[in-house]
Amino acid sequence: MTTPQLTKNQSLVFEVLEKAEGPLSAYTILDKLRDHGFRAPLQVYRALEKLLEYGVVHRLESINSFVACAHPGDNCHSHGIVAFAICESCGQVMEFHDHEVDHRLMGWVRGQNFKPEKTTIEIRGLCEACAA
Amino acid sequence: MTTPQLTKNQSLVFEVLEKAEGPLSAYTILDKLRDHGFRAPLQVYRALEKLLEYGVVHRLESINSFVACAHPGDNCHSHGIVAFAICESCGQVMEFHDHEVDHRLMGWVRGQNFKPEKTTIEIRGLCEACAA
DNA sequence: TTGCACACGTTATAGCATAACGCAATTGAT
DNA sequence: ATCAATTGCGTTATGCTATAACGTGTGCAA
Ligand SMILES: [Zn+2]
Ligand SMILES: [Zn+2]
Ligand SMILES: [Zn+2]
Ligand SMILES: [Zn+2]
Repeated sequence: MTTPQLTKNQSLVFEVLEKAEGPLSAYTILDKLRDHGFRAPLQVYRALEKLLEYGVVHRLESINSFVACAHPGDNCHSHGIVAFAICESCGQVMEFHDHEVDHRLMGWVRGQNFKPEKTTIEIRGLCEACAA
Repeated sequence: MTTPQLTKNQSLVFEVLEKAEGPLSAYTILDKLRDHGFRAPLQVYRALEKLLEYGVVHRLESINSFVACAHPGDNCHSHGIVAFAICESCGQVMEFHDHEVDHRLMGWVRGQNFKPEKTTIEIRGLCEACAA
């Protein structure tokens, strides 16, 4: 999937996520964009929907939040499954790919004739700084 | 973690999950237990909290639902990371463990000096029956 | 011109989860 | 036996997350 020109709202939401230190909830994004005319959650969710589709933003299911892709330029969709390490103390997120993990998981589901669409891997814990 | 005697509410919630075909949301559980005196979400959430702690129930982060552990007798906590394949059509859930996946993920985070606490692996897609 | 696709704005509603209070039963010292 | 601490429970209220439903405007192709 190639990323088309972003609309105004999509650009605003994406910029907020890019500048953020860590993942943000949709409502936090909304608050940060009220000065730019955002008034309702749907404005955020509709932009996020497209940004997710384009692969430039990821959704963190375990914390109901969104984060800009850590691999600008690349398209994460082409890297297989994306995994995240999420610090529960400071909120920092590390994003990585592991083809061996992909291979094992996809091998298992294929053995069950299960047809995978979307895979979530999220590791919550403490980052190096916060664990010290 | 050994599983202590369940309280009344914990037993009721667990029985509902055991009998269910697939994962249930907390509010669905609540509705199924209204005839047994349940009136408020907290009664469900408090029971779930313990059942999750005991490892007899799992939470599916990507669909905000809960499911009874598929390995009664075993304690899933001792099996390392648990992975789920969730059918988006019929709701059926398959639970499995893969030590190689655990090993790769834990290896990666240790390389970052990240201290993992809880890991989520959820594959959404279509089960064999629904994909046909 | 007409029809369609798409982004957008607004209001309302649905769905998920926890805070805060108080009460009762249990347990385990003292 | 008494006291304190813990745990479970019930209730009300609130907060957070997400979508439904309706209407508007714009650009473009048939
Ligand atoms: Zn990415
Ligand atoms: Zn941290
Ligand atoms: Zn299990
Ligand atoms: Zn199915």
